[in-house]
Amino acid sequence: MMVFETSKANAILTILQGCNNLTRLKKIQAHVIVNGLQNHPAISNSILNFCAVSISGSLAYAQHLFKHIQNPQTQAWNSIIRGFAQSPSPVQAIFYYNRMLFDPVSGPDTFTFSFTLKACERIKALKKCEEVHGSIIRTGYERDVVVCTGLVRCYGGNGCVEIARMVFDNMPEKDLVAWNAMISCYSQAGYHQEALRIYDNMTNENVGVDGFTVVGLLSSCSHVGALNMGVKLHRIASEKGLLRNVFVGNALIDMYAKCGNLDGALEVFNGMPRDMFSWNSMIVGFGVHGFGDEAIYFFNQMLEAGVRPNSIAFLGLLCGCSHQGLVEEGVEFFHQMSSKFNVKPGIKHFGCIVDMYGRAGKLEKALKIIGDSPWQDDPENLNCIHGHDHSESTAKPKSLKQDEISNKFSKIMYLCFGAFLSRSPFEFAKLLVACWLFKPDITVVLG
DNA sequence: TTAGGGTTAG
Repeated sequence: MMVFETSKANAILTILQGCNNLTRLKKIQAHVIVNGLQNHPAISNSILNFCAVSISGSLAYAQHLFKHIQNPQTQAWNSIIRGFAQSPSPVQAIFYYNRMLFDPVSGPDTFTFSFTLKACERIKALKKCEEVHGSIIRTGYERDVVVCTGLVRCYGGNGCVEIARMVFDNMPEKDLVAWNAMISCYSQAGYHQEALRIYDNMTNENVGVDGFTVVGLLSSCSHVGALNMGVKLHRIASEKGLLRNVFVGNALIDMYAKCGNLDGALEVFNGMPRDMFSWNSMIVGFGVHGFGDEAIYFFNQMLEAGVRPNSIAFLGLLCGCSHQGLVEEGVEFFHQMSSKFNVKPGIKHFGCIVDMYGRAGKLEKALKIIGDSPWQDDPENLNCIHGHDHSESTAKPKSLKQDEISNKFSKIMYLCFGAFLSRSPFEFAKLLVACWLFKPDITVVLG
């Protein structure tokens, strides 16, 4: 067994705790080597952990250090797994976990499982999650509240809501974080009633409520239009002093806006610190309710506050312009998106403009926008225009020919709808005939 | 002795 000089080791550990950059760390490391402490477990772990986890560290350097550790202990494995789990390439964390399983000396512990599950959650590795779950049961860690919360999140994030619930139900003790994980699992999977029901269970169990609980529940309220519950959560947030929490504030704005209570949204907005989400929620909230002028007002205020607009801000803005009939303004913003703000218009932005022209009775222009869009031949185009984005759907596509036909048919139908809205009987009649004849090239009809 | 959680998209 190696004997280290305790006073020197402690002194170096203290210095390491205060270290905040890689250059300084390398200097300390030289000092460690001079004093023969490079194999001191706490010191080598501390150095490795800093490189792997700290923002000012370096995962590449951590990998280099790890390679030179002769018999890495569990803590060293954990550092490298944790570092990769939170890095842009979480899959590397899984590689290290797999390698660790062949280590005859250092086995996984609660920390290993926790970090590995995080990586599985981030890369949506359901199979690996199930495998890790098996190891958790075999090694007797299935009673650990943090590990189980990781499992709930990982299964939930992979769409296995029922398994997540099973893990949750089998937890011997559930703390507030575990309950919150179950709420957000339901909420993100679209099981909003179940998410709201969890709140009743929490009340019975007396686990309390924090900002995470409120945000998860409010998100579900927004989706199902549960204004009463939203107002109740607003009161709870106020009682708990959570109204200056920007996440809570944003979730409240969104809830009030989605439930149609724009005054409520404005009141929350006026009393909180703001970020990009807050501005976007106001712009989208007013925009979708047809208040184009207000959407433009908040957009300009956002620019004045120095917040850069993203694609969602423009979506709300264009939607507001479309619903209020602000055609010139809408077109101007649509052009400014890329020319002034460097935001590439997506399929939904094109859909807004088509909708705007359609409502204004400018059907040729609407058709031209479809023709000029990068998705003119994309079967998903019309889905977007009708407000359903299936771009991430995993459903099998129909045959191309069938898509092509239904796409063009839908285009005509859509324009028909626009003509109907704009009370242009002639256009409407012309397009109805087109539908009836089912001409594939509708430009002939309109030209 | 190194852990787990949150919001916006017609």
